[in-house]
Amino acid sequence: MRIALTINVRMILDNLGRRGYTARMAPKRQDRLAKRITARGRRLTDQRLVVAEALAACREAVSAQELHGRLRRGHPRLALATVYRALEAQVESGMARRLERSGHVSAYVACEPAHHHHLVCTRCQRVSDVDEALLRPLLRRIDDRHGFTVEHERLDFYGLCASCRRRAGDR
Amino acid sequence: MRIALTINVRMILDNLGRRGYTARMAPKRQDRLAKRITARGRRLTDQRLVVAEALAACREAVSAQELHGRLRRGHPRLALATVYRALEAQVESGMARRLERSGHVSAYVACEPAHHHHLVCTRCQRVSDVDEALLRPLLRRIDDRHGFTVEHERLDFYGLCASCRRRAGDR
DNA sequence: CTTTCTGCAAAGTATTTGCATGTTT
DNA sequence: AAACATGCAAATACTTTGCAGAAAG
Repeated sequence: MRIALTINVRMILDNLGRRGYTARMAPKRQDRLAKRITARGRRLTDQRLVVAEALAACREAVSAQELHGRLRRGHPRLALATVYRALEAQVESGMARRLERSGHVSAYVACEPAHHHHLVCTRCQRVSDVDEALLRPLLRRIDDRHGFTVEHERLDFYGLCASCRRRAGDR
Repeated sequence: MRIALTINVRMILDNLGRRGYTARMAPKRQDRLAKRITARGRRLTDQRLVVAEALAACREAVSAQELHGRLRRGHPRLALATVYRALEAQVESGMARRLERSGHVSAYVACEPAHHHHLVCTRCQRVSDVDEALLRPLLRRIDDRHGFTVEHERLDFYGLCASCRRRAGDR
């Protein structure tokens, strides 16, 4: 960032906006993103915000390469390596999750803080979150049945989302 | 296979044993593996059997590279590409599953035919299967709550297995 | 005999890293 | 000013493929 010597997050964000650095997101949401980026002592940079915004804007999972491809148009100097690093940082701070994909490529999806499990529509490719409350009973049953204490889990469900199902004549 | 012109699975398997091609597995189990390998019209080869045995023998997830590393000692001519192809074939016939791993490497674990979800111990790295019956209620709740019809899912639970938990002083 | 598989080597991709330089705190 | 992040290019994986010869059905 060249112009501002920065005073606070809001100022930075305003600057990004003025300089054409993606600022399509509602300011409030942008603030929230920025806070989450900086949460673990990480620094707020143009690049990280842009990547985080772009990922959050995606309804489906994307790979680092795809994201870079989409962003390079608006941000020709954004390096692929930076996208990788930014996504990895997001995963570490719980803002995103990594999914496996067919061709051995990993893909990322943005997470809501408490939502870490996904419903992936095999028709429209859209990803939505599973209501976490539904899982609690399962975790308890796993403990009862297997004596296994779940610390974290990775759940991805693939199938027909509500709207595709409707469109498909309710199956 | 050079010696036998092949008459039946059992003969082939015996040959493998005689020629030093890994045959540590109980014959019955080997038969079962062989049947699953050939299930979809695929052919039974030394390599596929060796890879399948090795994977089945692993209590934890391994990558294609690791497996190749372990096997090359006993089978110096086994090509890495063959291991990849063999594992992929196993995944396709439902004998194995692919898991994601930290370093963007995919790892594989052997599956029991009907068990496709895993409990991965974060301490001893051992993998066991989740009792599928526990999942049914969850799938129903997902449909109720989200209108999403699950076709298939990928569930990996990470945490403390029963024996590590015991050893760790019952948590 | 036909079809499928293997090994090898050669691509192709994907991902990570070193380092000089630029930015955020 | 100190700590950290970026870009670039180079180095590393990791995975897939083409092809000729070998093996299975």
